[in-house]
Formats: sequence, structure tokens, C-alpha cells
Amino acid sequence: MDAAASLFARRGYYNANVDEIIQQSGTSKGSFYFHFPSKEQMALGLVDQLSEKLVRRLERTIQVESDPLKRIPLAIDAVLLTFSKQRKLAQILLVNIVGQGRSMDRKFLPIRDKFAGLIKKELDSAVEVGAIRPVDTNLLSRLWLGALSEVILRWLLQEKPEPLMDRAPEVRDLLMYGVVKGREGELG
Amino acid sequence: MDAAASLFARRGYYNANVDEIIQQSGTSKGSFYFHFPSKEQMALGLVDQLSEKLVRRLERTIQVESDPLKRIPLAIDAVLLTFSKQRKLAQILLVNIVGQGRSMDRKFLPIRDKFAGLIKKELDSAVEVGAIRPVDTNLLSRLWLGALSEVILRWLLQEKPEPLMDRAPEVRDLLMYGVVKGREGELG
DNA sequence: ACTGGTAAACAGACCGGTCGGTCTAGTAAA
DNA sequence: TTTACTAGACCGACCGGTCTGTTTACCAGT
Repeated sequence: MDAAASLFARRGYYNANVDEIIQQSGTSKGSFYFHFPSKEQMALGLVDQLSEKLVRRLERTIQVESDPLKRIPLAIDAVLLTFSKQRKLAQILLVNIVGQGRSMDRKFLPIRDKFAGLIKKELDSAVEVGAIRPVDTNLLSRLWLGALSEVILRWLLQEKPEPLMDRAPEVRDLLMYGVVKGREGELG
Repeated sequence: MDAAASLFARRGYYNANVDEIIQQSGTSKGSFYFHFPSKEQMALGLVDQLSEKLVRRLERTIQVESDPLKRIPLAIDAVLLTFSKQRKLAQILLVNIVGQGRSMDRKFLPIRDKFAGLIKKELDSAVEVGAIRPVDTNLLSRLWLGALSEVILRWLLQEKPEPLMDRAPEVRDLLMYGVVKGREGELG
């Protein structure tokens, strides 16, 4: 039934009506309401499911690298790469959660926190081993999350978007510059 | 009639029905549809109006300072301050535009571009006078916009949000650190 | 100053389509 | 026969939008 997540991704929550979801998934009203108590609950569950899946995927991708300083840019790439390969996921998680009513909005912060937490963990361990300067990782992780979201959001909403990964190196560098320690020699 | 923007801010586009808007503004269906062709058009117009108002306000706030390097942190503060004093505005512009159907989504990017452009302009002139290191200001302005949005979004959606301005100094510093030139002496 | 006429602006009953959700009737498996 | 599950006709609330008035504002002409 998750196959009908495409509808949410394409049309948004309110414009994706149950009849369409049913039709697309080749099932029926009766079946739908046997498995889910309501459209809203089903959407909420879907969002949970997707976000968890994404977090797991990111964690898995990152853990191949052990050096904290290298993990950070790797993580940035991983985020961009994952979303760029899964537009639907990105669309739902970044576009279609917020602004769809109170119960949906309540999902938003926890999810963002989970992602920010992921980033924070990396930043923390990098700070701990002295790889980057000590900063308020709590705040910085959120700033980074926002920055990345913005880039992805642009890519999602653009008419003819250039491949998301094209910008990855610059994004990575700009973000990293803000945390690395002294770098006296590298610019004029 | 803009007073009924509160409804959009509180309930979101789809949950704010015309009857409520009318009731709240003390007018009638007839009057509403005399002035606006449709609910959607009215919302689109409202968004335009609000975003223009905000841009003007920001520009006005910033232009009191002439030193490019000082203007940047001032601009950051101005953004946070303005939104923190106008929750409704923030709610509509940051939460209730995206994910409300195609026509609303189309509003999103141009508005973001306008704001990013504002930031870019500041960054550009700072680069020009050599106040900050040369960077891809186009990209960086978007990263900053995203970072700021994230902070504001958190503040908007939190149950009991701490005053937005409390975080302003740290946000400012973290962002600025990523653009200033060599700073050998300032950390261990 | 008082009409009468005209059009802008407003009021609110009403309509018609839409869409979650229900209900009865099945069907498949055990 | 019972239980898990599927079908799809149907319902009723909701909500943009329309329609038929009524009020208000303005402006002739006398």
C-alpha cells in the first residue's frame, strides 16, 4: 500500500484522495479501511515508516568510514545522494509534512530532530577527537540540516532541476569551512 | 481582509474555510467573492503581499548600516527579529506555502529566491570590498536561508518556544565563522 | 434640499460536487 | 461455519462558489 505514497508525493495530502489511492494500488475502499483506521492515520504511519527507513539507510551508509573528520563530508554526500535517488521520499518528508494540519505538523519536529541528531552525533565525535573546532553542535546540526533541506527543496520544486549531486562538492566545502580549525595557509 | 490571514496561519490553507474567514472578518460570502475571484487567488495574493512587505521591511532595516561587514550580521538579526515579532507572517511564509497544491508550490521558489537574493547582495558587497573571503555567494546565500528557516521553523512549531532572539548571537557567529577570512589568533 | 436612478458593495440562503468513511454483501481459507 | 479479508455502492457532511436580493454612495436634475 506504500506504493500509494506516490500520490502523496505528487499531489500532497489533501489532493490525494482515498479513491485515487485505492485505484492506484488496485484494491478497494473496504480493504483500505480494514487495514487503516483513517486516511490521516495511514498518512501518519507512512511518514513514520519512511523517516525511519531513511535514518537507517543513512546510518548504514555512514558507518563504513571510521575517521570522524572524513565521516562528516561523507554524511553530507549521503544525505544528498539518498534524496536525489528517491524523489518521492524527499517530497513527502520535506514538502508534504508541514502545513497539513496539526497532527501532521506534530510529526515534523521529531523527524527533524532525529535527522539533526544524526548530524550532531557526527559533529560531536569530530569535536571530541579534536578534528574540528569546538562548537555548539546542537545548534550547528540544525543549521546544517536547514541548509541541506533548502538545497534539496530547490531541487524538488524546480521545473527542470539539475542533478542534485552536481552541487554536492560545493555544499560540502562551504559547510566544512565553517567548522575546520585554523587554516592559515589556504587563502590569500 | 488580511486580518483573516490569521486563519491561514493558524489552520493552514485547506483547513481555513471561507465561511470562517468571512465570520472572522465580519463580512459575508457575497462581499468576499466580490473582491476575490476565488479562495485560491485570494491566498496567492495574500502571500505575494506578505512577502513583499517582508522584503521591504528587511531592506529598510539593513540600510541604516553602511559597512558591508557589519551589515551581514545585522541582516541576520533583522530576519530573526522580524519573524519573531510577526509569528503569523512567519507561519504563512515558512509553513503554509509549500505542500498546498501546485499553484501554491509555484509561489515558493520565487519567494525563496527573493530572500536568498537579499542575502546574496550583502554577501557580494562584502566580498567585493574584501571583508570576507570570496565564496559562491549564490549557493551560500541559499544555505544561509535554509539555516535561518530551520531555526525559525523550530521556533514556530515548538510547544513552548523560547524567544527566537535568544539564539540570534550563536546563529550569527556560527554563520559568520564560515565566511570570515583568516583568523589565526582567535582559537587554541 | 429633496428626489430618483444607477452602480458599487454587501448579505446570506442555497446549490452541487467532492470525498472521507460506512455498510452490506460477498469470497478465500481453514 | 467461522474468520480474515475484499468489493464497491452508498451516505452525509462539508465547503467552494453562485444567486437573488438589499443596502450604501454618489450624482444628476429640478
